Amino acid sequence: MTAQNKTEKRRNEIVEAAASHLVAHGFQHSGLRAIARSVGISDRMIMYYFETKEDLISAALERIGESLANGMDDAVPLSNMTAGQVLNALSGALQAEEVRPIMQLWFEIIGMAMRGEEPYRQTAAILLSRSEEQIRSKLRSDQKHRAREILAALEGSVMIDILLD
Amino acid sequence: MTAQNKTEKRRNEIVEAAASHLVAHGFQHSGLRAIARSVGISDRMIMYYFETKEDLISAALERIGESLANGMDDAVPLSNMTAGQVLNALSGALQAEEVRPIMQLWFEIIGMAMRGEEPYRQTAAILLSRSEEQIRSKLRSDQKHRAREILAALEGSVMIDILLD
DNA sequence: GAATATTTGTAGCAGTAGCTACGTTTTTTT
DNA sequence: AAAAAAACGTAGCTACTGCTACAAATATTC
Repeated sequence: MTAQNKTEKRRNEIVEAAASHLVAHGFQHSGLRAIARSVGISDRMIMYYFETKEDLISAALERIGESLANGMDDAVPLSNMTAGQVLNALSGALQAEEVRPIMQLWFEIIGMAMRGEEPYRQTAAILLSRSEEQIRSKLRSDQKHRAREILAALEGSVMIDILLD
Repeated sequence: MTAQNKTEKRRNEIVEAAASHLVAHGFQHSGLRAIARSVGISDRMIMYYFETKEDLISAALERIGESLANGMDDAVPLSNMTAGQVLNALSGALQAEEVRPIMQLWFEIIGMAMRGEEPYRQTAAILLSRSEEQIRSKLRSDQKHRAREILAALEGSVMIDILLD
């Protein structure tokens, strides 16, 4: 049981609600006031619990990243798979309807990471590295060198799937 | 020779300069005033030549899209190629250093297209479709069904290449 | 050259962003 | 119960956004 005082507990609730809001509405509509309304508090209170908006966003993105990593892990329950098997399993999982808003947010993050802006750049890099590693762990040993290639195909196909209906 | 009065000529110059600015600095730093400074006029003048900022951006994105399509076409001068050959040629071309700022902008566009925002959504869809068609035209007939797959691998690998150094 | 239309500069509007000053209520501690 | 600390609401600040009103300069037409 993690020791967690009332403030930290509240912080956690806010992060959770902010993450939901981000996934549901995207960055464009995630100003401080909009997030606060979604959380059920005032923007003033967000600044009370977090130093800056970026702190909150970073924390929220971490949550989302974790849940995404978990989802990918669940999608390929076995290891020793071929490249094709892993790619099929993952692209199926990431193109499921419930996951779509998360993937949309993911590509929004990527867009903002493109010019090196933090915390997006770091978030994107970490999540990509982690995904590559995860994929590698599912591949049978003679195919492990293809992890990067599979990740690329996966990202590209999910992206295109979203943009071309 | 296209008939082009003075106003249209000026409009063209502005679009060109705005496109350069966009590629060089990304959307984040492309407010009306910043673009105007880059073009060498005042923001007031942009609103004189274009109804809205969106009009200018759309026109600039069209230019960029064309030059990108041309670049892709040049990268694969032959047809009747295998999937691997096309993918190699294109990922080489799109990962060249001079092209990187364009690809960064491209993924910024994709990020903004993710929630259906115009004109980004349309721009992204058109460019993707055109690219797929272009790829298909380079493939030998027994591989043409793999155009989408190649495009996905291409987009993914360029994206990852930018984000993971 | 006078009259008219086109082009441009200055200044500023309304809206939104992240963030804060300040005062009040609520909780905790003694 | 008194004092201290934590939690919160209201209002507003500054900076920036796309955009515009107004007037002056410049070019064009008669």
